[in-house]
Amino acid sequence: MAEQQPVAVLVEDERQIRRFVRTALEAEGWTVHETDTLRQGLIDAATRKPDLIILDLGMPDGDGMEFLHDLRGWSSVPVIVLSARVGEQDKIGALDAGADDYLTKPFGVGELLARVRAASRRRRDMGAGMGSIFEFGDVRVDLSLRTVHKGDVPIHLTPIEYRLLSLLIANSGKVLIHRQILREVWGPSHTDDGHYVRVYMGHLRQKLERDPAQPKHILTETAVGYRLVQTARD
Amino acid sequence: MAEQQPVAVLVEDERQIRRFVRTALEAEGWTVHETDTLRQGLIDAATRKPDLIILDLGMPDGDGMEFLHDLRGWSSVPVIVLSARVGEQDKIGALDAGADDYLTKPFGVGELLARVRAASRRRRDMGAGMGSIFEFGDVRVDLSLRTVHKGDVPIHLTPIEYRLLSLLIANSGKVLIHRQILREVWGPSHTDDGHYVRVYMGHLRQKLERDPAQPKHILTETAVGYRLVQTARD
DNA sequence: CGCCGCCGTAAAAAAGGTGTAAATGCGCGC
DNA sequence: GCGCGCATTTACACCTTTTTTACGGCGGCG
Repeated sequence: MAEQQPVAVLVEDERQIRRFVRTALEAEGWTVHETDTLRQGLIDAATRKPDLIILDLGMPDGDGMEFLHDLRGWSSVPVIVLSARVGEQDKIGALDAGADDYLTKPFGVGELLARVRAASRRRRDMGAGMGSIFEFGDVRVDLSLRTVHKGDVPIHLTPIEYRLLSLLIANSGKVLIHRQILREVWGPSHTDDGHYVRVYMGHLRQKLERDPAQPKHILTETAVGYRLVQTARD
Repeated sequence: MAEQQPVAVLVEDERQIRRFVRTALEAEGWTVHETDTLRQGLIDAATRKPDLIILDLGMPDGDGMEFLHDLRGWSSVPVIVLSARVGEQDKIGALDAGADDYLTKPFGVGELLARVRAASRRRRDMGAGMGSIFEFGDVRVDLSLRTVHKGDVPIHLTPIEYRLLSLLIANSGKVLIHRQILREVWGPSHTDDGHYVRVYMGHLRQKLERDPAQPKHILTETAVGYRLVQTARD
């Protein structure tokens, strides 16, 4: 699943600062749209559906405060204000006009990015994407939730059973040698206790195979090891 | 909806600054709870249901950064950090630990209040109608009001019980390892006191499960940890 | 066939993790 | 100071998981 790149609109007239901010944001995975006029900034804010706006208050073509007031009429996107003015009244004005944060120039990249992260952290609330899911037969394994379903009944696996299954999945299709399995699941000190593997493979088949006596996915390679195959082929 | 007086928790050890901030906030209609230790601050954050936390990073009884990390495990209340440290690394650290804003001393009342207004405006924007309600079985948890109902009888949870429940909700469906639970709820120093978890899981089950002896939602994964599942499934 | 290595299943014993209640101690409000 | 709620700690019965043991089947090979 592709992670969507977040979008920022950068309203700033000084070319140097534009470059500076753009580079920093892009390094953190943002897509940046630059503008050097407030007028165009409002248009971008409306059309680009940004996740963040960075606004220089001291634009030559108008009043940044008015921009904020305008914007807040129809959008609640986070806005971080940059400004050369250090006066308290300027900060109060901008924040009350709807800015989320106020940075005075000069500022460091690190702080800017930290404030950007703080602002966008608040924004993204849910949307916790699904983790990686592995399937074979009618069995579904969600590796991030650590759940196993057969059809739609949840299957409970003990820690060792689950580790063994994870190992099989990680090497899906490939043969796993007895010794390798023992080392990965039980640790390097038990590489000779060959019984364990047979017992636990039995458990997994019992719980996951349609007919545990005729396994279609958890196959044994006699005298070699075991193999998990995703597509039943019989 | 009746306009309620908003509540702030102020964690600050210097008496002078406490007075200063309290006066300013009260003039704007806030109810302020003061604390001069981080420990008590966390308790207040859990019990007072504040709309805002103002935190001095330089508290004598511990690490403010740890406070933030702790808090963020179970609460998304806005936090404004006050600090005498002007270094960029300090700001970055605090913001990334979950702070919403960072003010360096000395600061003006006006700016503080403007940043307070900005922070709580954001909260209103998002909190309105947002799904801060989590349900499982016949239990409803309102994370913004910090209330829990079973059916329609209100359930009282102690601070630790609530934090534990919040943690489960934040990781709904996923397994929480014992260590992780202990670190998030009791702090990094108690990662070995495994009893706590069992006792408090018991409390939650007692209060929330239909049959505490046969839990359907607060499940234990033996030798691994615990898991909250929303959809009861035998 | 009879032996033997390898495998699958079942069920015991051993180890270790869990649920619950109840005692203890601490801080806070009255 | 007293009572109360909460966090902490302890103790013990119970349950799950792991390990161990036992037994029977399958197939190759002399």
